[in-house]
Amino acid sequence: MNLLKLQEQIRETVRRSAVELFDIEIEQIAAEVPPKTEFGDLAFPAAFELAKQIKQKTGEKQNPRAIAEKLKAKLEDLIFIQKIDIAGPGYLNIFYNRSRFLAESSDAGLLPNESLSKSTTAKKVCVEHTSVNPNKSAHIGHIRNSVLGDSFVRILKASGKRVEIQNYIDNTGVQVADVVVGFIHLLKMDLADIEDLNERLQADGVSFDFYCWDLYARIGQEYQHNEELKSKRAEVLHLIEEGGNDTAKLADFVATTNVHCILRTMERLSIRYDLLPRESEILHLHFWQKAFEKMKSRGVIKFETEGKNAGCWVMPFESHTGNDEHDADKILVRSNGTVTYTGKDIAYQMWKLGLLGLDFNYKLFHTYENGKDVWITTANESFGGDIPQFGHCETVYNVIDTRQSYPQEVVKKGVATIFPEKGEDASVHLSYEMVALSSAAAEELGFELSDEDRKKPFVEMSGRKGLGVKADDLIDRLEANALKEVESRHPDAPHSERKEIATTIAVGALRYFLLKFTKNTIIVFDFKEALSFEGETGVFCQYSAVRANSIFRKLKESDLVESRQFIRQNPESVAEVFESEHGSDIWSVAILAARLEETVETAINASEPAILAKYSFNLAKAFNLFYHNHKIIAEENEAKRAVLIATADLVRRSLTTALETLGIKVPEKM
RNA sequence: GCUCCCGUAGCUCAGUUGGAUAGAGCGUUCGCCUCCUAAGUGAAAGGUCGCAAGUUCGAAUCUUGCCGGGAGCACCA
Repeated sequence: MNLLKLQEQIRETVRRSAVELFDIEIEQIAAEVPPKTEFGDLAFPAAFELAKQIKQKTGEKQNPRAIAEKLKAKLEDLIFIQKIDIAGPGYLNIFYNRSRFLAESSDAGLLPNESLSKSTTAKKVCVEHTSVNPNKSAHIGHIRNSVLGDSFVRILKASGKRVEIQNYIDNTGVQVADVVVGFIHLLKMDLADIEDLNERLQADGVSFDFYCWDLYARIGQEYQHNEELKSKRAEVLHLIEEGGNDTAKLADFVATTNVHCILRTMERLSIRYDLLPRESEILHLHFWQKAFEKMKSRGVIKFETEGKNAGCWVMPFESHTGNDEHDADKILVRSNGTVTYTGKDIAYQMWKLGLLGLDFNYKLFHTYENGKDVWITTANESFGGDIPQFGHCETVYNVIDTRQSYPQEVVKKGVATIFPEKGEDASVHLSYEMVALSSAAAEELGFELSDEDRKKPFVEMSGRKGLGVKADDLIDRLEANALKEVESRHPDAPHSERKEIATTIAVGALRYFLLKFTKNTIIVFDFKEALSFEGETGVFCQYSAVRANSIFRKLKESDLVESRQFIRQNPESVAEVFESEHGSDIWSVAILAARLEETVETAINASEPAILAKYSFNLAKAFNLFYHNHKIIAEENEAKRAVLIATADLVRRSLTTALETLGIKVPEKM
């Protein structure tokens, strides 16, 4: 019996009782976690709802407390309920049977559905995240996307969903073209020169994507006064899109090398992908033409013969009202016959949902250190052994920042218009706010701010300006800080171990930092805050888990087994412990640890990983208090010791799993 | 002009479907290591939940208006 099942059972009893006692059917029985342990473990405000409905139905005014009394009588027989209080104006506060609960949960799995995610036949959901333009290194804003997406994937898997992770590579877009213009026309380099450059950079320990970062910023500057250079951009872009020429080959090398760099950065943060679909294949395998045919045959797209959109194919949108300046219709094919990004995106979205009737070819791109393969699309024949089946997902989550809400809505509505049978629910835009820089952070990066900039609450990052905190730089700084701390604490540990601990801490700090904010909060990046290892941080959570684990390292292995056995066999003694002076404090930690599964569900329903991050922090905090107040190993009372051990074990398992679900590992020691 | 988001303690933020005395972290002040890791922990101070009206037994949460801040509304991606 886990908490979710127990809750459902109690809910069902309340629902049935409402029908039996008052002949009223309540569709949604609200249950809440009371704000304090004294108020019990589960609270129902159902009596308020019933009082309202009774009044509506019969005109008779009933006191919510009296209604609660009647419901209480019906619930008291349930075996897991110890007692029921009626509190305040009519709350039904349920107290679980603590000793029975502890006995059952002490060796139960915390996420019973997780194993379902490994099924190879179940329906699949797709999460697309990262999708950094492969023309420069990733910055902290990109990392927010990836960490959010990766954590959401982990949360989905924790609840038993089979998930495919895609990272879209826009290898034929203007951003890549800009860097290519830089290489060819500014630096006068050809492919062989760039390959040499890459080798030299590697020898010097400089990453290719860092080099491109600077080049991209330089191009941005050059464009402002060099019209001739700017005119090369369209030419280069055209050659890249067309393919099969030297410029396209050069661009492919630049993009692919950057993809490798970005994947390496992401792997530092335990972020990995299943598939890298590329824009070049969407073009060369004619995905758009196929989607275009479907749109035409289903009559959801029209050719404009007059007005300012004359010569364009547009998709009409009723939801957006047009005005003089802005049109309600979305152009998918330009008057020169080329397709817009949104058009390509609709075709790609159709493919993800298995609606296009065309497929990519695939080849193995890279095998991660943990043995996992990541595949990439190709226009040539597939190769590389057993190719998994990609796409054909029942739901697609696109992790994209909120600035792209409008094009995302077009994609979602577009696909739903073409395939009404699939509907809008199949496409979910997981939208989040941007990461901006505090003016202090921008200045720390060496950027001069105008007075106007300084007045603003934050400075927006810009790859084009080279203004941003590069992910690798930040991870490096976090690692260095962590390493210094680890070295002073564990001077005797081998260097490799200290290094590994520092890495784990740095990743935990960064991931938690990005996850503790809810999605629609703009993160104004500040170095001091991001580099902190104290207070509400990933490090705090890791530290609690480490301390919990260290208790079990010092206990005999048999202690845990014996404690569990004692708890099963002596419910009365256990109940006594919970009724003693600190009993409720111990209980509140144990019950919190048991709420992992329901927290995961809440996080999915709200598409909000921050809920799980907050939960981890609160659990860690509760454990610290517990740890501070109770000496576990030294406890002399057998029953109390067993309860303390079982509780500490429940917490460390729950906390470790919660953190793992956020992509945060717990080091051996720290 | 239209659409969306935000406004909660000095600062940065939580507050899940409307519920019990609005919570954290940082910062400030004063405490706690003979004891399982002090990256910890206790206490204090700090709030007209932007303003106003409405709905409700009940509003930080829902509705409307106003004020302030941000983003978007391309034949860019």
